[in-house]
Amino acid sequence: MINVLIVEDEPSIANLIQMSLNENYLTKIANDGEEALKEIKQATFDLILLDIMIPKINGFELMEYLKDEMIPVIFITAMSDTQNIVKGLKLGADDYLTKPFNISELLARIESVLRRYNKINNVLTYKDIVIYKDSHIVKKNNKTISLTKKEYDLLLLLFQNKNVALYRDTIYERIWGDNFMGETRTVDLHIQRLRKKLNLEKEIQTVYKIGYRFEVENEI
Amino acid sequence: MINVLIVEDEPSIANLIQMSLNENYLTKIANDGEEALKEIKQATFDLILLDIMIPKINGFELMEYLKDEMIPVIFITAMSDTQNIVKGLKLGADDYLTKPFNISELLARIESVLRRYNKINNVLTYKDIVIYKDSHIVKKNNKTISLTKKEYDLLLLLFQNKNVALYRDTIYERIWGDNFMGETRTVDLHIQRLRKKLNLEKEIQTVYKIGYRFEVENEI
DNA sequence: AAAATGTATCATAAGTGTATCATATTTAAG
DNA sequence: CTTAAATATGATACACTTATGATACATTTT
Repeated sequence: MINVLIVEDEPSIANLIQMSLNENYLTKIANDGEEALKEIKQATFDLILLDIMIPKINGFELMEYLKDEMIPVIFITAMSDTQNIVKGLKLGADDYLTKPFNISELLARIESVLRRYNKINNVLTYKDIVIYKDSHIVKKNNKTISLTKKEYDLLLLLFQNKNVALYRDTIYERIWGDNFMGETRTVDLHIQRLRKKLNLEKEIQTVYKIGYRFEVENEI
Repeated sequence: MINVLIVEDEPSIANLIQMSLNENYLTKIANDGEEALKEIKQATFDLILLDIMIPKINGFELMEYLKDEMIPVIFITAMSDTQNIVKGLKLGADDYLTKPFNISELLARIESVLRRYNKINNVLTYKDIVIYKDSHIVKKNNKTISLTKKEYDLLLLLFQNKNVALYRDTIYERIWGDNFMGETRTVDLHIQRLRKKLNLEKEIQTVYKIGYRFEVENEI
């Protein structure tokens, strides 16, 4: 899931933003700069929505810190405050919003920034299995499962093609790069290993004489 | 954390300043010029608050020394002493305060100078390891660890990409600049050296056939 | 000369694929 | 409609290959 930290001292605005984001993101609110700093040190956020005018540590100071953390920032400032906009962007913010803003604009900006940072679809999920793409980590029931590179690639391919019957040739080509697979049983073997490691005996179905399909309920 | 050295012979003023700064900075008091010199040689300070009129080695003499150390200085002098103000600024001080001054003014000046020097949060941390970016110093358990340039760069890259699996190629490109790494084992070797020097055997994980990942708990 | 960096070598570990046999599915003959 | 042959896939073991760690040493830089 994508984590968004909302740094905003005005509760009504903070809540409004939070409600708007809750459907698609995990959110956390920080009421001032100090709280924000604490949150950032504790957890990793994928994006920070930062009001500039906040108590204790102001938004700009916070951004100085965030530069090193490599966390994308969208900052929020008053409409006419051109100076602050320039300053914010120079400090490394990725985008900005001027108050008052509407929700759809906010959502659009967020999507755009996340896409720029490759954060979208960084995480793939099925039931209790989670793939963290940039970490190359797979967890099942919150426990890391050690997969080899080929296994990982294969799992990713399956997750990205839910309910699609994949030909052995296709799989081989996509993962082994080679565009022709002779009589090897390599693909089968790796499928077996995956099924075993992740308890996907039911989900990874064999399509006789064709290949395999990662079958997922309620998703066709 | 940001280290501030307070050089002031009058205990009441020194303590007042210290108390005002304690919330946001790490502070140390030196009662005269000699003590100050000793402190500066022992530890790295991000800023020095320097009273001009101090015993043993006076403030101006100290500043001559500090010029080479590249440590920002705010000096403190009597209200009307225009001559000294000019002299101090010429000697390379970054700002000055005239006695008596109020605390909020002091804080503002400090912030401003630190910002000018990019000192605000040029510090990256993981557990007991601290990277001071602009001084290129790494400390573990408050003891300076001597790292070579490549090692330092590599550590920084890892710290800036927590939990991300970094391809050897990427690492090589980002640190050696070359955009193609042949069959060298350079990256591996430096990783090993880092692991050893900083006891990061667990944290710096090898991602088989990919590269390495700096894995940090509670953060995915 | 000393420090930093990179290459070479060997040892070990991890990943991958082949071979083999067992079981399941399809096909086609009776 | 049965059933045997043909073929496909699952399971297991193991051999082979490749990647990485460790160490020593050569080269380059300071």
